[in-house]
Amino acid sequence: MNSLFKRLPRNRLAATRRSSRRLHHTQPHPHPLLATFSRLCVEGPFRAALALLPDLASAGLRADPVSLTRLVKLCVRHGTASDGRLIHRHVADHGALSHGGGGGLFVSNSLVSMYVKFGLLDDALRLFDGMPERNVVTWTTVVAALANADGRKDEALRFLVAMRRDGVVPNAYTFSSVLGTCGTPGVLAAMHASIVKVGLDSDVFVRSSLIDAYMKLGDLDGGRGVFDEMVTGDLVVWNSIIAGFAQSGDGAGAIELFVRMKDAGFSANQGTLTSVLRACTGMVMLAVGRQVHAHVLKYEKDLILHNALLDMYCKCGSLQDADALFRRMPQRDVISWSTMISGLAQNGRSTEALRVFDLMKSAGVAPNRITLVGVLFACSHAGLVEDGWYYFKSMEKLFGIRPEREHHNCMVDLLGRAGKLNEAVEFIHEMSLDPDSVIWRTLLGACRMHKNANLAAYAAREILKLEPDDQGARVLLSNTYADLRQWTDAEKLWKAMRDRGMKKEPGRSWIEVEKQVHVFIAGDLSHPSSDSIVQELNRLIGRINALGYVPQTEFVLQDLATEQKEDLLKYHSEKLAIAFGTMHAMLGKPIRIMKNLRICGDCHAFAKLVSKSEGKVIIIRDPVRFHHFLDGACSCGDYW
DNA sequence: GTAGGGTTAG
Repeated sequence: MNSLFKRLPRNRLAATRRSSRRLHHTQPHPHPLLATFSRLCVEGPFRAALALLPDLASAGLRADPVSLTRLVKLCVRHGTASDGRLIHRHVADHGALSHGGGGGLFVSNSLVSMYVKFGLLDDALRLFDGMPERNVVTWTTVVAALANADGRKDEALRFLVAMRRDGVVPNAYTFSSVLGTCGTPGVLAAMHASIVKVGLDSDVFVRSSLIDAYMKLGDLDGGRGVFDEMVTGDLVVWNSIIAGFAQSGDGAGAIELFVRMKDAGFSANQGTLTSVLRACTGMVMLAVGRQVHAHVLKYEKDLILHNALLDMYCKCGSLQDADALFRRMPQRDVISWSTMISGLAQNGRSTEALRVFDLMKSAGVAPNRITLVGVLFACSHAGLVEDGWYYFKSMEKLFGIRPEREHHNCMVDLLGRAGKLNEAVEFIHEMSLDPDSVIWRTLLGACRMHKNANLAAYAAREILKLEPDDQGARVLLSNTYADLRQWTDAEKLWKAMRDRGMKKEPGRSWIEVEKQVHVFIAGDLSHPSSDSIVQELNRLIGRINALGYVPQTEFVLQDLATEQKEDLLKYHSEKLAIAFGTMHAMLGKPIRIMKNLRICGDCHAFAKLVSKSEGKVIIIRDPVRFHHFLDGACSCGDYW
C-alpha cells in the first residue's frame, strides 16, 4: 500500500474528530473511527475506506454489516479481486461473518456476489460451502452464477434441487436466472409447473425468461402461450417474444408482433430493433429494414444493433447500403468486419471480400474462426483454389486459429466446386477430424454439380450411415442420376423415399412488395392475382424467346414428356416471383427475391435474360449465396 | 446482498 492511501484517510479522520467533539454533548455517537468508516463506505473514495480496515482491526473495533456490505459493493465498482480478498479476510478474522440478527449472512452474501462479479466462481462456491446459514439470496446468487457460466448448467439445476431440499423457496430472481438452463421440454415443463404453484407466473422477469426458454427449445407455441396470458407486460417481455420469433426463422410473425407492440403503446429500444432487423434479414424485407434504419440513428454507439443493420443490408443484397454504413460506422469490431467479408463473398464479390480482409488486418482487428469461414467461402465461390489453400494452411500460424470442422468443410467445397473431386475425397480421408454428415453433403453437392454419380453414391452412403433418415442425401443423389438420365437409378431412390413417407420440400420464393411479403410455391397458382401473374410470365417468356431462350428441360428431374417438363419448369417458384416482381417493379429499383432451395439452371438463365429484356436488376438469394442479374449476366459468373 | 430480451457462417 503506498503512502497516498494512508495520508488521505488520516486527514479525513482529523476532520471527523473535530466535528465529533462539537457534537459530543448533544447526542451519543459511535467510535469516531467507525463513524468515519461508515461515511466513507457511503461516499467513497473506495481506497480511503479500504485503508481504514487495518486501523479498525488494531483498535479492536467491529464495523457494522451495512457498511461492510457497502464497502464490498464499492470494491466491485472500483477495486480489484485482490482488494475483495482482503476485505473477505478482514471480515472473517474479526467476526463480522457471525454478526447476529442476519448481519453476518448479509455480509457473506455480498462477498459471494462479489466473487461472482469478479468471475471467481470457485471462490464464491468455497465461501458458500463454509457458510453456517444460507437464505434465498445466497442460493440464488450461486444458482445464477452457475447458470451463466459456460458448461455448468447442470450444476445450476442440481443446486436448485439442493436448495429446495434445504427448505428454501425459490423466488422470482431464482427462476428468472435458472430458466435458461432447461435443456429439455420435460425439465422446462416441470419448472413451469412449480412456477405456477408458487404463484410467480405473473412476474414480468419470470415471464420473459419463460418465453425465452420455450423459444430456445424451438417451442414457438409454448412461448406464444405464455405471452398471450400476459396481463401486465413490459418492453422486455415484448422483446423476448419478438426475438424468439425472429431467431426461429418466423420473420413475418416477428414483424407482426412488432406492429402489435407499437399499437400497445410501447416504443422500441435497441433490443427490439435488433430482433426486428434480424426478421427483415431472414425475409429480405429491405423496405421495412430501411425504415428501421431511421430508428437506429438514435443509437449510434450500439455496435450490436449496427452489426445487425449491416447484416440486413448484406443479406438483402444491397451492398451499396452495406458499404456506406460500414464506412460510416464509428466503431467496427470483428463481427462488423466478418459480416462485411461474408456479405461481399455471398454476393459474388470475392475479390473485394479478400481486400476487406486485408484492410481488417491492417486496422489491427484480429480475425476469428468465423472471419476465416468467410474468407474461405470467398475463395471457394470464386474458384480461387490457390488462395483458399494458402489461407487454410497458414491460418493457425498467422492468426492462431486452428482449422475446425467448418473450415475443413469450406475446403471440401473449394475443391469440389472447382471440379477437383478426387482431391476433395482425398482431403476428407486425410483430415484429422472424423468426417461428419455436413462434410459428406458438401462433397455430394459438388458431385451433383459435376455430374459424378459414382462418387455421389459413395458420399450419400456415408451420410446415410450417420443419418439413416436423411432425405437431402437421397434427393441430391437421385437428382444426380436424373441429370445423367439414369432414370432407373433415380426412380429406385424416389420409390424408396415414397415408401418411407418422405416428401421433397417444395420450392418456395418470397418477394416484398409494398412492405408485404408474398410467397410463391412451385406449381401453385393459388395467389389471388395468379391470372395476371401467368399472363405476365407469358409476356416475359415471349420477350426472352426473342433473345434465344429455350426452356432447359434437363433441369426437370423426372422422366416426363417434354411438354410436361416445360410446364413444371415454367411454374418454378422463382419464376412466379420474378413475374410478380416485374408487375410491381418500381422504377430503378431492383427486384429482390429469396428462395428456400438452390436456384435451378433454367431459372438462372431465365433471370439473366429477363434482366436484359426488362432492363431490371434482379437479385435472388438462395440458402447459400446471392445472384445479382444485370443486363443478361449474373454476379456468380454462372458458378454456384 | 439475488433476476429477464439483441449481432457474424453453414
